Amino acid sequence: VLVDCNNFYVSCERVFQPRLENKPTVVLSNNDGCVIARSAEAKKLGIPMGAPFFKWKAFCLEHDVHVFSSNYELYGDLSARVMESLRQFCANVEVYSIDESFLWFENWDMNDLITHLWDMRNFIKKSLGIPVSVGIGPTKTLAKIANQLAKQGSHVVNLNDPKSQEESLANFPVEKIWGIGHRLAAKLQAMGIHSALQLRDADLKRMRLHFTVTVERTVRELRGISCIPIEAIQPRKQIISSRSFGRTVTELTDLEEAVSHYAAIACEKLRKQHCVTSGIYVFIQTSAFKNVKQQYANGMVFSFPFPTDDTSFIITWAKKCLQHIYRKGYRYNKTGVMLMELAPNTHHQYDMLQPKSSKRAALMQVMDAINHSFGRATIYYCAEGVHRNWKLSCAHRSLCATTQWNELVKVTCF
DNA sequence: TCTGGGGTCCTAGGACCC
DNA sequence: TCTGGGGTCCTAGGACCC
Repeated sequence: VLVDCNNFYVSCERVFQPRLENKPTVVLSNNDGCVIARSAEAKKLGIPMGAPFFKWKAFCLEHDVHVFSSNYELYGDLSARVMESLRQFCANVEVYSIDESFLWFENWDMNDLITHLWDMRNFIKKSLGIPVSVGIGPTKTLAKIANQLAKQGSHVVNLNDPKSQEESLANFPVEKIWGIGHRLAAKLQAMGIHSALQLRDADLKRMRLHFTVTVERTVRELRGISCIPIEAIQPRKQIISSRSFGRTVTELTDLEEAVSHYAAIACEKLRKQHCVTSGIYVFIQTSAFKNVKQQYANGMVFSFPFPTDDTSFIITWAKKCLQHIYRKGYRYNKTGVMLMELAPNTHHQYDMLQPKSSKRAALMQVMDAINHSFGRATIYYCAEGVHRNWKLSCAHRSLCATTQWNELVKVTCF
């Protein structure tokens, strides 16, 4: 079973602002760049997914579209609550993204299961205010398709029955199948395969010859043969922290602050999943949308002599990488840091020449604990900058109503 | 003026080994 | 004249997902 929250970010904003119900509403990406979530009303107005906001600003004003900057603190917290609710209805839950989970049910009577899932859907709507759609199928790919059909209004769709399955797949375009992106879709269409049914019935050997094993798996999944198992949550294999700047940046000192800041964020995530890293990748780039002549993009990898999760150590090396790739005279719009080759911190490989420092580990623990109790960035490294005039813009951010004491919703009784 | 930020998996080809 | 056969590891790039 695939459970997916409807227009998740918009639904999150509506939880604490009921006046947005039935009103066209959109949520923007970081830096207020693109439209990344749209209410049904906004979709109806024709605002496309991923639309650059500056091109649609006037349109939104004209049509009274409510616009929000991303508030990931709120979305993350509500997501955790939705997932917790799902676990009350199913013992085997795989969280697949911030707004969807796969649920595994075995040996259920189908009518009982459908009743159970309706109860679950109603419970989440009533207790959290988030509407979800539910798709049922014998494989993940079919459950995904069922879920998309459920989004059209029926809320819960079952694709286990072979007869209804055939009809649904015949009307389901190949480019909307999970795992078929626009490039594969174009190739498949050129071969005369336009519907999910046609892909299901395509010759396996021919598919394997023209594509890779991933397409072969998708074909088998459409046939009801499970190839993608439900998995427990895996620790990340890499961690990236990067942002576009609120304005173009030219000076090395500003870039150093930003790189230090993103390194610190990445390290926090690293320690949260109890891992150490053996190398970093630092990159800078100018905007690809600007004058072609003045483009510059570069990155640099540095391998540590031993795995670490020490923020100050990693900041030091991130800055050295940056100094190496920085070129004066360019207008940079983005930088970022990637932590690679992650391993569990229990398998720490010590270095004979590197004195083992429990003091540093204790310092990291205290920093994380303080920031966890008193809010993000209560303490931080000076290297991250204080004024941060490079930081991203977010002009329409809503309140963190579930995670910040000073942003709680106020209720007034008349 | 203005266009996001994360992730994963697969394959071909190069470099190297015996 | 004439130069094998079997492996592994790593990386870049391409494809996909949300």
